[in-house]
Amino acid sequence: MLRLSKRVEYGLVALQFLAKRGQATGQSAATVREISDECNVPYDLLAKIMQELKRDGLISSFQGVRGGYALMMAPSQISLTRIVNALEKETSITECTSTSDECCHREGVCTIKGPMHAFQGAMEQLMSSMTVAQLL
Amino acid sequence: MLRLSKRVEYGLVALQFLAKRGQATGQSAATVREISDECNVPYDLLAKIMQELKRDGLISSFQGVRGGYALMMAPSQISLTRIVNALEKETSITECTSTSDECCHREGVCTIKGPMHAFQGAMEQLMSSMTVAQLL
DNA sequence: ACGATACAGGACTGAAAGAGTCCGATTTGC
DNA sequence: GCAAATCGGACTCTTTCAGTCCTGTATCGT
Repeated sequence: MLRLSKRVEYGLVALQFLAKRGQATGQSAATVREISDECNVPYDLLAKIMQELKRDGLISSFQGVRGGYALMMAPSQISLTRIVNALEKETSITECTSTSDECCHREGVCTIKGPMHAFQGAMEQLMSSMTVAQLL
Repeated sequence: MLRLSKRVEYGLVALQFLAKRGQATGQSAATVREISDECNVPYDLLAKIMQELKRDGLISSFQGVRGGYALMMAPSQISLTRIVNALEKETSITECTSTSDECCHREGVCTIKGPMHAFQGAMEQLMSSMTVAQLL
């Protein structure tokens, strides 16, 4: 459907929330519960997303009471490409442009592979130009 | 998954096929069977796709024996946006940017709607710049 | 020490979309 | 009339996605 997954959408909302808090207080830390409540996003799902963002190094976590998550970098440094890569396994626009798969089933006959690679590059460039800073 | 559907992929392949034939012979007409066989694309599915492309005015059809499909415009005039619009119901990158839906469930609280609209516009511009002519 | 709070992470369900198939109807050239 | 082709509905199967549930682990405050 050519749509961003809810995971990415919620990830954007959460990162925006952290960035806003950082703007206001200098400290961007917040708990999943806070973000979930204020942004109206399902708690359990968001918890998973935050874990993945942490694994990718976009945010850091603090365990225990008074714990939470905080940004690891400036909002202007967090691109949409980065978020998508953190939250989605497959990021290629077609099977043909995937690095893991063996192109499409039209192997050797795939006549759109080249142009699709070019398009994929343009898409990635576009997504790289969009950052969390633009959500503030 | 942010991936073009197979429908769009096959549509591109088919339009490319017609365009190539037009380049070679001056006449771009071809049957579904021809395209299906030569491009290694499932016949029944492609048949549906061609019907939709016709409904959208991208190609014309000729019924009966010696029938088939032919391009209705120059390959350089057929953009990816046009193809996607013809073959997919929903084209918005998020729920928030959809015209039909009532934004997302975070109504009134959706903090990313504005920026997402801007991004959607950039995406559409990118897709408009890619045409069938670039597949030749 | 203990309990409340918060992250860590696996397993599971239900709904929706996608890809592909099958079947029948209609049109038309030879 | 027959064969080849577009039309078009209905259907199945698989995969992905969103969301939930449950258990474990860390840590702060009292």
